[in-house]
Amino acid sequence: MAGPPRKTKTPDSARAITADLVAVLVAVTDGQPKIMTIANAGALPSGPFEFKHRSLQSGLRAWVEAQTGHPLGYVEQLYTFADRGRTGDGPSPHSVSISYLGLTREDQVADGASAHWSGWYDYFPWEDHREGPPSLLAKLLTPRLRAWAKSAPSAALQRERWQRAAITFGFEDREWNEELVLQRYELLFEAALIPEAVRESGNAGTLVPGRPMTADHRRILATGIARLRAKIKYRPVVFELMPAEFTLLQLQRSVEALAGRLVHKQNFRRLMEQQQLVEETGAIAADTVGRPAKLFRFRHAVLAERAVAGTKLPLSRT
Amino acid sequence: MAGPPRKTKTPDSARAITADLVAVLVAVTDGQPKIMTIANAGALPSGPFEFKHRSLQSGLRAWVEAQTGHPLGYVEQLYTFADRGRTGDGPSPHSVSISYLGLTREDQVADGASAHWSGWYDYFPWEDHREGPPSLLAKLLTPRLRAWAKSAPSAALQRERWQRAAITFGFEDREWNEELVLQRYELLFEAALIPEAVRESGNAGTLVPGRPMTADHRRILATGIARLRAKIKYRPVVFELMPAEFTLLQLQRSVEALAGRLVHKQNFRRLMEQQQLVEETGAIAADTVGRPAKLFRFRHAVLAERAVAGTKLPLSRT
DNA sequence: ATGGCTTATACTTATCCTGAGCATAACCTA
DNA sequence: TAGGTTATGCTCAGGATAAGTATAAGCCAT
Repeated sequence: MAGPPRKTKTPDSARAITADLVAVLVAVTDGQPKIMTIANAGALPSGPFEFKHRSLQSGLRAWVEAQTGHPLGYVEQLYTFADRGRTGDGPSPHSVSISYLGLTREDQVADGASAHWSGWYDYFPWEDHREGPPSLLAKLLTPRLRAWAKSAPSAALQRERWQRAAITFGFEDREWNEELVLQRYELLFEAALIPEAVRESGNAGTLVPGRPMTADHRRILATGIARLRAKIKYRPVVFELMPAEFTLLQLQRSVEALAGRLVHKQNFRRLMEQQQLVEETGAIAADTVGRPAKLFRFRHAVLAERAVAGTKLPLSRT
Repeated sequence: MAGPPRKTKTPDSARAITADLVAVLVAVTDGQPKIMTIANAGALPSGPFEFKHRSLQSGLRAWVEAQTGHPLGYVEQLYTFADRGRTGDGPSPHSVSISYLGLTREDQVADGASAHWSGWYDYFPWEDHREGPPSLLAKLLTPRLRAWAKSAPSAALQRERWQRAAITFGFEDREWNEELVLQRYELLFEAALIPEAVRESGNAGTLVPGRPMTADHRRILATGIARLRAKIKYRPVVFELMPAEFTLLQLQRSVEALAGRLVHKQNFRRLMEQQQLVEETGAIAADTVGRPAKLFRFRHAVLAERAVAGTKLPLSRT
């Protein structure tokens, strides 16, 4: 973007680009968060954007529904990235990638194409704190990030690098903040600790575990995970990932799978009740260990009743 | 988007499009929220996207800084819209509009071009509730929305329309939710109560006050306002709109200008203190009515100290 | 200089929300 | 029937919030 605010008269052919849609499709199965992948789990589903549909959103929805054979519950736009020419394409047309987050259920996929579901923690092993901080954090990430910080040219820069690492990864008894998925990925990228970062330079030194993806798909995935982890806290979107009936523990496990950390059982249940997000179906879960649990369903009515907002300002009544 | 997930071999020329950047630039002056406009206050600043810069964001930043002559504090991407061909362009190239939200200060603008600052409530007069619900809500909007609801073909649809209106506009002693800016705009659009909606059909019946904009710029503006109103509640972004030193009341007035409603003075001040977002400069405000207030400055350190997140899950400590 | 106006700032109170833990219930299996 | 497992009810303390009262510190007109 440059030049005067009004449209310039540059011929359209000179500024022609292409647009791709990239989808982060999420499901939770057996307490594990999954994403839909192609290319042998090395890429997110993507395709050229076509102007057949009324909007980008409906275009994505149609495509996903054709793929999975069932209506896509929730879709939201994530981010638009600019790619400065593809690898090996030379100076050919540039492109933008418009990415989306979509929530589905795995069991309804009519897998015809090369699509698979992959666990999202395969790509971000340091993000799963459900059984405490993963050991690779202390064993690998901490020392390597410290080394990276130390390698900065000035003392001030060294401190700044280490502080950023400490904040995003929760070092030095800071709290782990599960929402900082993207910041953590970008820090590791900057520290050249992941394959995508050293792909061109070929400077593969000591890397960090975690499956890579083509282009910047892992960055897009990180964006999607971060968005979803933030969203489940103030919008009832988890239910898009649940079957029609579920127990409160199943619901809790799904939330924990997404957040990557455990929640307090009794308090979680109290929250669900007081927000009236669920209602009993009357049925009882069968074939379980321990005391059988009541089955619940999502109260779709809440979507119509309230416009669920979060006030954090001390608004006055007058 | 259609076809197989892998890239199709459609020649790039066949799917070439153009991309534009559109900016929602916000400032607050004298307690009034302003946006930068061009074309006699009828459009948001926009221009063709060029691939000179590393990212979309840096491209926008460079452009805005050239325009306003001062560094742009905060920038975030808003949304990417697809336009199905321009008005009068016929079947010529399609385009996408990538929109951004940016926060600045008005007084630093080196106005050379045709840019102006316009009050954002000129475009959305129903959004300003600082002096109570604006009278046009009860006088104009309510009856017209009711008429629109009544005009639905079936009784069920009528109920549904009215309920949506009631929720988004806070009718029937529902709470006013200042974050639903976009939903309200889209409802009015759907009800054909605003110029943009009847532009093509020419079916200009009873419209509603509020200055229109070209294309879907007012929709983009609504998106930006909604985003900002939500953001000020959990990220310290108001400070980007403030001078270096300010009184707590000035800060409060800015928040109120954005939120479109009043906040409780004493509680607001307590919030600021306990979150340690500001610190006293030692100086005292001069030339004021009433008791002089202490001057404060934003503690930039907080950005480095914490990663300000909001937990709303009952996380467990173990 | 004084009373009245305006804004700043301190303090109080009741209520609600949250984190955490204890206790009991209901099922299964050995 | 004891012991494991999950479900569910209840309590309790501390902190955050909403709302209001009270006092301080300037200015201005009289």
